[in-house]
Order: sequence, then structure tokens, then C-alpha cells
Amino acid sequence: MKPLFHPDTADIQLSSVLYALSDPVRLTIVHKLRQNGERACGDIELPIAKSTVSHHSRTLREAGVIRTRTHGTHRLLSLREEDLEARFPGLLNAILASYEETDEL
Amino acid sequence: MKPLFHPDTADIQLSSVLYALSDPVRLTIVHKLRQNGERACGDIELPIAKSTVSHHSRTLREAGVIRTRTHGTHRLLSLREEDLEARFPGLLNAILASYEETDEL
DNA sequence: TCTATTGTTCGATAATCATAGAACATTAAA
DNA sequence: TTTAATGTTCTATGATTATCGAACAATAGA
Repeated sequence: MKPLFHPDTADIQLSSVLYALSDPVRLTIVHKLRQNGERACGDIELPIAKSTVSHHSRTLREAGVIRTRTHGTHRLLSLREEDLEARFPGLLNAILASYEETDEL
Repeated sequence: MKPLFHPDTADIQLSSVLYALSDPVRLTIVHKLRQNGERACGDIELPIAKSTVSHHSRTLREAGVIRTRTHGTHRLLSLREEDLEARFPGLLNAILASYEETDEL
């Protein structure tokens, strides 16, 4: 099993985080993860191909926004809330609060 | 003089704002505008061609992040702080605070 | 051991983007 | 009316991206 790359908290780049969250699909993923907690890829209902979901998960993971762990044949995704809060206090909250106020849901 | 498009406050999209701010050059522009107030394009020192600055200014303007007005041969750029605060409370502050804590300066 | 499930990776494609230089438009100044 | 200054727009280019389907890998279960 190939180990998945996750940046250290200190190495998380602001521009990468903002870029990762600038895509509506990825924003939706992050929103659902915060709402429901850790979830398998397939449990996040999205109207796109699974290979595309995988691509977006990777973008979020490599930016440091989510963590991915393996459990059986599943990949469980979770938000790196504490890490993001430590690195960029208030940022994730402001973004998700904005998302929830919006008609982009 | 061609009127420049600026989205209405209500039409500002979160994903567009995040995308606009996900580029280090554009983040720098926005940071300097908040620090120094309204500025002409040329007064913002950047190691890129002026046509590129113009491109980035347009991206920020069309996303609703900055306002551009004409004054003589100059184009004066300013942050749409109140509009952004009204649309996405706390967002700009969280992003710029994160930027200032970072070594991306 | 076979089969089904879950998700990643590969290959391809169409679209978008950051960048720069050249040409152009507008205005101020000489 | 020239000339200089300030930016925008046009054109081109190389890079990145979002998307999909097909092939692959890993694991659980029968």
C-alpha cells in the first residue's frame, strides 16, 4: 500500500489552500466532511465520475486540507481542522461560513 | 472610456473570490492595497510585465475583490472591503491575516 | 481461490491560465 | 501639436486543469 503524501502543518501554503477551496466540487466535499465527519469517498454524493472525485481528493490532500487514511478497500477522508486552525487561525471557519451563507450549495 | 465591469455585491461568488486570491501575485496586490489604500497599478511594485499586472487586476476586479477607477492616465485600484464584508463576513480578514502570518510575503 | 467492491492511476481531451511583447488608447505635459 | 506616461488589449505560448473511461491494485467476502 503506497503511503499517501500529506504536507506537514507548517508546510501548508495559503495559496494552495485557497486554490483547493476555489473549486465548487471541492468546496462541497469539504463542507460535507465538516458536517458529517470522516467519510469514504463513495459516501460523498457527487454527480461526477469516481476518477474525478479521486482527483479532487488528491488536490485537497496535497494542499493539506484533508487527511486520507485507508480502511479496507475504503479511503476515509477527514478535514484537517486542527492543523488548519493552527496554521491559519479562523480561515477555514470563515470560508465554510461563507459557503453556507451562499446559494452555491 | 470603456466602463469597467464590476459585479454587484450580491453577485460576488465565493469560489471566484477564493480563486482570485489563490495566486501569490494577486494576494500580494490585495495585501498592499489594504496596507496602503488606493493605489495606481504602477505603484504596486511587482517583478512582472505590466500586461501581466493588468491581467491580474482584471481577475481581481471581475471576481469582485477590487474596484478600479480612472484618474487621468492612471487606473486606481482599491479593495472592496465593505462589499466583501457584507457578502462574506470575516472572510477577507481571515485570508489577509493568514497571509501576513506567512512567509509568502 | 474466485468475485465483487472501492478507489487510484493512466491516457486523452478540451478548456483555462499566467506570462510576455507589441500595438493601441487615453491623458498629461511640454 | 508633439511627446511622454500609464494601462489595456491582442496574439502567442507553455503549463496546468477538470473531466472521463479504461485499466489496475488492494481488500473483503463467498
